[in-house]
Amino acid sequence: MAKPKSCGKAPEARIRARNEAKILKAAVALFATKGFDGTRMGEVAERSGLPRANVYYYFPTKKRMYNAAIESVLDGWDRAFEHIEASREPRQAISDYVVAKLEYSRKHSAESRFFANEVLSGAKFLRRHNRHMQEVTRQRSAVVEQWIEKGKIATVDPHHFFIMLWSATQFYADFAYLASRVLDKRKLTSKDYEAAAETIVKVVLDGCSTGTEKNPGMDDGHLDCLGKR
Amino acid sequence: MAKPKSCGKAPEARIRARNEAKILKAAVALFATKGFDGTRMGEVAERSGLPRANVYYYFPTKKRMYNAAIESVLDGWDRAFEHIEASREPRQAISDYVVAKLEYSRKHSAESRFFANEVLSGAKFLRRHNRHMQEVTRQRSAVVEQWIEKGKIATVDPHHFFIMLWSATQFYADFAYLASRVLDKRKLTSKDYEAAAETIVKVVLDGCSTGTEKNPGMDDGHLDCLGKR
DNA sequence: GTCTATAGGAGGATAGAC
DNA sequence: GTCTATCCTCCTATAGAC
Repeated sequence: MAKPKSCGKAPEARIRARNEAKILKAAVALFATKGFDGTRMGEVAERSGLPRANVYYYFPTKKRMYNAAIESVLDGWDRAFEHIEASREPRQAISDYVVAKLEYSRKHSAESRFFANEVLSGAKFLRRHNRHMQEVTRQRSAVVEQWIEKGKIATVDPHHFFIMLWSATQFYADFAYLASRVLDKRKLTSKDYEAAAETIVKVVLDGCSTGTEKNPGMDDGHLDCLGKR
Repeated sequence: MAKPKSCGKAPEARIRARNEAKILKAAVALFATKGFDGTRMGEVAERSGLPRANVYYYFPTKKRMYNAAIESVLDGWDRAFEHIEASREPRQAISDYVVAKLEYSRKHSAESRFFANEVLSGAKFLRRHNRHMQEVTRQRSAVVEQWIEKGKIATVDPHHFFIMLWSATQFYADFAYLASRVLDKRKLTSKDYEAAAETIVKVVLDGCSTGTEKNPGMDDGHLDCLGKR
């Protein structure tokens, strides 16, 4: 998001970087709601404020544009998983993960939905990153497995447990319309996201507790970082 | 699914019903992966085995076809919620719901993904059924509220709790590709769906238990109905 | 009800002036 | 780097014969 200021590069490079960013931002938003086939290059041009031919100058084909968009999103994606580390206490790590992912869903809703649409559409472009995806998810569920072995959380299937965390948080970005129907509001507020985090964390933590460490109210307070902006 | 056999209607009506069903089935599958704008009437025709002009005979415009597809899916959709009834014991009702919804995700993957794509794309067509959606979700979370009041389950936000159930089960249809990456399999088997149901039910039930009724192993056995086909 | 032919218009992509 | 003009394919939708 932070613009790359003049950093010793030639001025043309700055223009290029700025325009490419504009285009990719528009592209992500459109691909998110209309998918690859449904998105028109003309729409991308209009939304990014650049003439059509100029868009083609930076991205010669729609496929290249889509791939560039995928890669620009994948980076931020990985970061959302970083909270799951074996060295941390599971309760805190899981709770932080939920909060961070909900925050991502909210602030980067377009990226989230773009990713969802790509997977829903068969993940034809994402397949290129197969190895990468597998590595990331494998590492994280390995962490959950370690927690179970050490008796820090109850015995649950780490993969499906992980999927529960992922899907619950993802929901608020992908199915924002449904969420607003369920909550009977026109638009979700920070309060709603806090309540979501609280409920998910409570249910999941109690649901995987070993019974020896009932939490003494740590579910409150540390969720406040949500919605402070 | 069951073909409407000769039921006193004129033979033309039977042809119509059969062809419309063929078309809608193809349409749902295509709309699910490519969305409204991304789907071509020609593709629908090809996939349904009928000539293009014939498709236009039954559905004069793409919009009408899309609306018909939405409505054909909504019926089966409502049924998936029926397990949540106040009169039933929460543990059994919730567990049945998870199993039923996972089964639906598996057997009616295209319908599930079509619905998801429509919501992800902004729910422009679904908005027509706003009132209906609201009524269904309101009723179901009211049931959860009653359980809480009666002290049958712990105090959780019923809406977000409901969303957790919904999103976890929905994941296996919408993000089948991701699920197979996480589980490191090329295709999910009935075993995987059973494990998913078991994990979701365990985590959610323990996560919303009041502490006075730890379950005596009822999580096993009754999940067997999954994958028997 | 079924099918051929085609109008009419978008959309992806390119050539080449500035 | 920027922009105009344009090619050509493919798509929605319709007219009308069978």
